[in-house]
Amino acid sequence: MTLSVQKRREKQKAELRSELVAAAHKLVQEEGYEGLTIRKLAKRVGYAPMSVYSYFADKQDILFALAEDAFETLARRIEEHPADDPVEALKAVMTEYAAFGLGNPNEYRTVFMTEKTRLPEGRSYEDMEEGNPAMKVLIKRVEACVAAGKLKGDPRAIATMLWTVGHGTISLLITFPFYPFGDPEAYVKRMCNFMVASLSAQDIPPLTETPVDC
Amino acid sequence: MTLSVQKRREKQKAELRSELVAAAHKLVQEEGYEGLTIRKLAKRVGYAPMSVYSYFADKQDILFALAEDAFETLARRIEEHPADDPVEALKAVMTEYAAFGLGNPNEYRTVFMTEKTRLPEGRSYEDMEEGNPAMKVLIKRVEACVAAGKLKGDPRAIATMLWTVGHGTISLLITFPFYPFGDPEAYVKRMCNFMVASLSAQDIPPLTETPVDC
DNA sequence: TCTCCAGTTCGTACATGTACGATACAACGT
DNA sequence: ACGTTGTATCGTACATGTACGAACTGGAGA
Repeated sequence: MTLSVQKRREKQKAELRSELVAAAHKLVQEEGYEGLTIRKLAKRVGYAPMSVYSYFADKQDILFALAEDAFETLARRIEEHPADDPVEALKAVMTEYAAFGLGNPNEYRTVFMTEKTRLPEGRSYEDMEEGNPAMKVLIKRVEACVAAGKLKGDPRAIATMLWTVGHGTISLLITFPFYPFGDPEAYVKRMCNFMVASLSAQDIPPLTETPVDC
Repeated sequence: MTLSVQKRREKQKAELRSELVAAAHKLVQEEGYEGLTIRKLAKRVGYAPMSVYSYFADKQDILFALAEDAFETLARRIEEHPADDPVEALKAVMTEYAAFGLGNPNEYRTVFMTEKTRLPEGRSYEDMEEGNPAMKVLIKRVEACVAAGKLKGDPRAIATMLWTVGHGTISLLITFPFYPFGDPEAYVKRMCNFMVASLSAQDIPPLTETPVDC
């Protein structure tokens, strides 16, 4: 029965942690992203400020938890998206992803633009794909395109390249809203179309293989 | 003679500002990026902490000043780069840029990955190209490629797309060093080659024109 | 039952960015 | 000469993240 006690402990801890995340979420909704402070959060749940640190390593950790929630919602939204043609399904990933990033710049930033990148306990990238469900969907849809003969090459490499461009696009649109990209959505579409068209014209080698020239 | 007095004032102020930047630079070199604090910086130049705020709006402003210095060095390095073939010259911009970003992740982050994007006084993107000299070189070399018939379309649009991909590449490599991109330089080369090859296969419309499909 | 221990809670303290307002001083108009 | 005004400097104070260690608590072994 020692294990069951352990488990109960863990469950209680997990519950309090989610309570904290929920409170943080509400706080952000009410007072904005920078309105979230440890002291306010602690007061919300009736704890002392330092007690929060029993559940999160630091403030960034809380922001990451919030962002992860948001990214899971994104993944769900992507998967719900109608996907008749595999190429359209792939493009839908990128446009949904972009819409999410532009609509949730704070969450996007905490995941992709901070120095403290948190890979939760495990050190491998496997964990990152686990923590970033959108990436899994992306790879799956790339594989569908490869299977349908619309794309050719290593699916992970293709997905990574798409991710790179998608991230570059979103990230610049977020950071330099005044730069004359034209309509943000149009620019996203442009990059999306450009990438799919260009990728379909080549056989993309896996990431481990170095292209020699340049 | 009122003007000359004004000017002397301004010059003195500018001098003190650069002295602060220099001190900040030394501080960062000696104690690392997070070792730079307002109090330490003030002590270095023999001022009270709050006096720093007569020369910089806030701490970010100091970091931006440091980063701008670094980016000017980058632009100089790029322009010094041998450039016989226009396409090679263009690729050199991207690889130098990437090398800079990977070698100076902190400076890169303060310019491209923070929320407080500072456009110094003017509100137009013209100022941004002024402040980011690397972009000017990029556009110039794209124009050379277009003139040589190696690329086709609107130079600014092509440059912006290259910038987008370059930024995405660097930014992901900085944020997720553990992700299996393979060798960072190889991945940079891959994206660089891919983009130049793909762009040369199309006629790129200006940014204001929306592609219809997707 | 008593002791001990691991883990949770939290009081205190410190470094930091920076808002606010006081002070001092230089240039100017009268 | 004298008040006025703008500006550079800075003392103080506050909010914030968080390090440190004390106090508590609930269960395990003696």
